[in-house]
Amino acid sequence: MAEGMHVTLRMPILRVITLDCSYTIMQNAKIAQLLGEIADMLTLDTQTDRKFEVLAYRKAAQTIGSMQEDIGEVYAKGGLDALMELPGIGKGIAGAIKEYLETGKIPKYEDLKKRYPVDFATLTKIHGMGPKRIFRLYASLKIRSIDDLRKAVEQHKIMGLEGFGKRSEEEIANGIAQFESGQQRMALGRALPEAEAMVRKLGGSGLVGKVVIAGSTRRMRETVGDLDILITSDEPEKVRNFIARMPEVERVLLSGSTKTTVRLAIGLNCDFRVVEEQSFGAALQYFTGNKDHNVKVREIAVAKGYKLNEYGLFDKMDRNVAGAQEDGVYKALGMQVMDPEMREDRGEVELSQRNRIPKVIRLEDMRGDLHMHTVATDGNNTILEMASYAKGLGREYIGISDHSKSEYQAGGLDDKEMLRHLGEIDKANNKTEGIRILKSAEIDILKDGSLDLDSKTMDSMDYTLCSIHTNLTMSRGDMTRRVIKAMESGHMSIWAHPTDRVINQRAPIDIDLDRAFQAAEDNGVILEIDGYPDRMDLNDENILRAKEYKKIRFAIDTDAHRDEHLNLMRYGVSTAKRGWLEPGRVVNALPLDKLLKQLWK
DNA sequence: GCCGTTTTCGGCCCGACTGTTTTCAGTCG
Repeated sequence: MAEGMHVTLRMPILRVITLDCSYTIMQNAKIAQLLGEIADMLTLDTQTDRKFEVLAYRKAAQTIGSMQEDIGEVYAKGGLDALMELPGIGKGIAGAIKEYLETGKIPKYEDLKKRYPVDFATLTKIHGMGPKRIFRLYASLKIRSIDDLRKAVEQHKIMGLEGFGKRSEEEIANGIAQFESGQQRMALGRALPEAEAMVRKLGGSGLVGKVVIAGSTRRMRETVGDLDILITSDEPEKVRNFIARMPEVERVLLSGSTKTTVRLAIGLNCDFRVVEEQSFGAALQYFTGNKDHNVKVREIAVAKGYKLNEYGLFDKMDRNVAGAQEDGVYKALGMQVMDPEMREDRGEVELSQRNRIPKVIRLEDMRGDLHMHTVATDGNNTILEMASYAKGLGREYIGISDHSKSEYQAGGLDDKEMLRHLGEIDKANNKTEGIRILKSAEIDILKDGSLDLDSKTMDSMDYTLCSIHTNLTMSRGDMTRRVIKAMESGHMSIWAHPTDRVINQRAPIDIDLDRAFQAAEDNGVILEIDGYPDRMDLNDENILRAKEYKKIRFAIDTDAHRDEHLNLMRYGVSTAKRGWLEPGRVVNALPLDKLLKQLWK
C-alpha cells in the first residue's frame, strides 16, 4: 500500500538533538571540515576527472555539518548501516567516518594532506578563494595559511603571478579584511526591515514592476547571510544606477545585466536580480528555497522530462511550461505549494508530491497575544494604549504580563504592587470595548525552581507566564530540575522564551529539553514561541522536537515592550511555520472562551 | 563517491559574473 511509503521518507529533523551540547556539535563540525578539505584537495587532481567524487564529499560534509544529532551517537547506536542511512553517505564515506570516530584520523585525508599541506578549511572561507587559486598560491609562494596570505598581499607578491592581476590582489585583500571582521550571519530582525526599506524605495522609483524579497529572508530564517531582492523591470540599466545610489548601499561589488551585488552599510551583502515578467515565478521559486530544497525540485523536474532554472520550467522542446507564477511551477511539477518558511528540505518536497503538506499556522489565525509589558515595569505604553493598538491589529484579547519583583532592573512588581496592578487591568477592561485584557505577569523562575510571587497573587491572574532571567549558567542537571520544579508547582501556565537564548548574543541555557518537554506535557504547561526578533524562542528546530509530545500546546507571543512591538507577531508565526506547527496546537489562535478553559488546566 | 518509480551502470542542478583571457577557468550561490 502507498501508505507504507511513509516510513521510507527521510525526515532527520524530527529526531533532532539540538544545540544542547556544543561538544557533540564540535565533533560533527570537525568531520564536516575534514570531508570538505578532502573535496578541496581532490579538486586539484589534474590526472583524473574527479568532479563527481568532489561533489559527493561536499554533500556528505554538508549533511554532517548541518546535522544536530551527534554523529558519534548515530554510529554507536546503529553502526555503519546507520551512517549509510544519512543522505549522501554511502559505504566509502561511512567507512571514513568510522575511521575518524575510532582513531581520530581519516587515512585518505592524511594522504592528501601530505601532498597539500595547506589550511584549505580557513582559506576557502575567504571570498574569491577556491581550491585551485589556493593551490596555485601554495605552488608559487608556499602560502599555507591566512597569515602567509596576508603577508603576500601586503608585499604585493600576488599580482603578476600567472592568472592573478591587480584586481585579484585587491579582491583577496578585501576578502581577508571581511573574514577577519567576523562575518557573522545577521539576525533576521535587523536584516528584514533593511530589506523592506529598500523594497519600498525601489517600488516607489517608478522603474520596477515587481520587487520582492527572496532567499533566507523570505524563508524567515532566524539569521541571514545575505539578502536577495528580485525585480522585474523594462529598464534594468536605470535600476542598476538607482540601486548604486541608495543610501543603504556602501559599495557595488559586481554588476551585470541581470545581477547586481552590493555591500550594505549595515554589514551585509545584497543581491539584486532583474528578471522578465514571464520568469518572475520561476526566479522567485529558485531564489527562495534553500539549496537542498531546490536541488530536489529540479531533480523532480528532470525526472518528468523538464528542465527547471530561474527562467522557467521547460520541456524537451525547450518550450516554456511555467514560470510567470511561483505556484505554477510547483503545480506543473505535480507538487503542492508550501509556505516559503517550509522550504528547507525537511521532508516537505516528498509530502508535497503526495499532497500531504500540513496546514500550518498563519498570521490571520492569531486572535490574541499573551505576553507584553507596560509602563508598570519596563514597557513604554499604558495598559489602555497597548489594548487600543492591539485592537487596531484585530486582536480579540491580550494578556498584560509585567515583570515580578526579582527583575528589579526592569522595575519588577512585588506582591502588593502586582495586586494593585491587576486592579488597574480590571479598570482598563471596564473602559475598553471590543478587546478583552487578561491579567497575567511574567514571573521569574528563581534559582531553586520556586516562583517569584505568592500563590495567592498568582491565583488572582487569568494565567501566568514563567521564565528564567537570572542564573543562566547553571549545570544541565540543576537547570532541568529548576524548570521541572516550577512546572510541577501548579502555577505555571506558560513557559516563556524557554531556552533564553538571544540571537548572536547569548547561548541557550543548558537544559535537558526532552525531560522538560515531558514535564510540560505531564503538567499541562504551554510552551511559548517568543516572537521578539532577538529571541525567536523556541526556535524552529525545538518546535519540531516539542510538537512530537502530542499533548503539548504552544503560545505565539510578541513580548512587546511598546505598542508597535505588537506587530512582531509575524516573526513568531513564521518561526512556528518553520516548526510545521498547526493552528490546533496554538492556544492564542483560539477564541477567548476556549482559550480561558485551556489556560489553567 | 553516491544513488535508483525509465538505470546496480551511468548519470550526477544550473547559470551569472569577473579577471585575465584571446576563448575560458574559477568562484559563487
